[in-house]
Amino acid sequence: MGVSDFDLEKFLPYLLNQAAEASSLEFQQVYKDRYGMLRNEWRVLFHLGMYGRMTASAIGARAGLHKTKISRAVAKLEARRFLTRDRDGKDRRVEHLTLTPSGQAAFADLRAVAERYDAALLEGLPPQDAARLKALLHMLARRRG
Amino acid sequence: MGVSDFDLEKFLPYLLNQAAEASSLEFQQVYKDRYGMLRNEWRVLFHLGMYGRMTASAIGARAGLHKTKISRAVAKLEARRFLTRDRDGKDRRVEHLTLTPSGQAAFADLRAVAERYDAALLEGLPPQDAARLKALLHMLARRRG
DNA sequence: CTGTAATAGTTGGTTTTGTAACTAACAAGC
DNA sequence: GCTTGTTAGTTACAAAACCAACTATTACAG
Repeated sequence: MGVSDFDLEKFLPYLLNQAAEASSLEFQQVYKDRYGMLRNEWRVLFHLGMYGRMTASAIGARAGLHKTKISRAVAKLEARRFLTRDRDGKDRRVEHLTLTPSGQAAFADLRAVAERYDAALLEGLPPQDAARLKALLHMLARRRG
Repeated sequence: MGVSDFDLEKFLPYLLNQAAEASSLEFQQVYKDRYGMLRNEWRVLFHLGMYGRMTASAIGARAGLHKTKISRAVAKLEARRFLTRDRDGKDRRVEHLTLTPSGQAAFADLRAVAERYDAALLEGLPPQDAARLKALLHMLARRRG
């Protein structure tokens, strides 16, 4: 074909950005309004709530977050008494992070909201399609290069 | 089920963000390195290249960008002589934006890259699946409330 | 040991973004 | 024609992101 029918709206990175932004908005409002959290704080909270005691680097590796983001998110969560740190005995550079009871409560609350929200986003979509969509997104997310 | 198998990696907004970030990275590098552009500048450039002479608000409405973002992107693109503005004769609040020849050249270059990049991202995926994916993302992007 | 490199995490300074207030121009009611 | 409201676009200030340099600790080579 001589003329391309390429359009920004068909460009995958653009579509992904638009979809990500739109679908994050509402949920973002919840953790922001209810707990004054930022996205990275919510992510750190989630990881600790989900997988228990972890180090900052472990969270970073799993979530694909840079260590400065983790560092600042942890500081905020600590100030809000949602987590505590303790130094590793063997390697004193490392600190282990654990949610406090109120951190766990916040996590439980937000996770429930997230779960319902996720279902609402996919409402009306056949379960197979939803699974396929998530698998494709997972593939795109893992891609490097 | 008593225990939920909910996981951050299955949470649609998270997945979308990860996929969007991963898939934007490489292309972002191109317009950044080659033309020193930011994402919003690329978007404005794209709209003008694709649809010709437009006003800032028209771009904002189509791209879902806030007017301050447009304003700043336009200022940058103008400074780089990628576009020119001219006031509307009838309504002197409005300004029409047009790409200069070098703006058009940058657009042509970047569009070609984007097109190839998009194809590479979807490589190996049956065309039907790719179309379905894009349609779903479009739906999620349009969703409000 | 000692010097060099690597890793965990923090901090500082610059960009970018977000939000809200602002100017300028038009529109409509009276 | 004035007042009030609306729209186009800009600007100012605060919040957040980004990147690079930093401290402290461990690892490892000679």
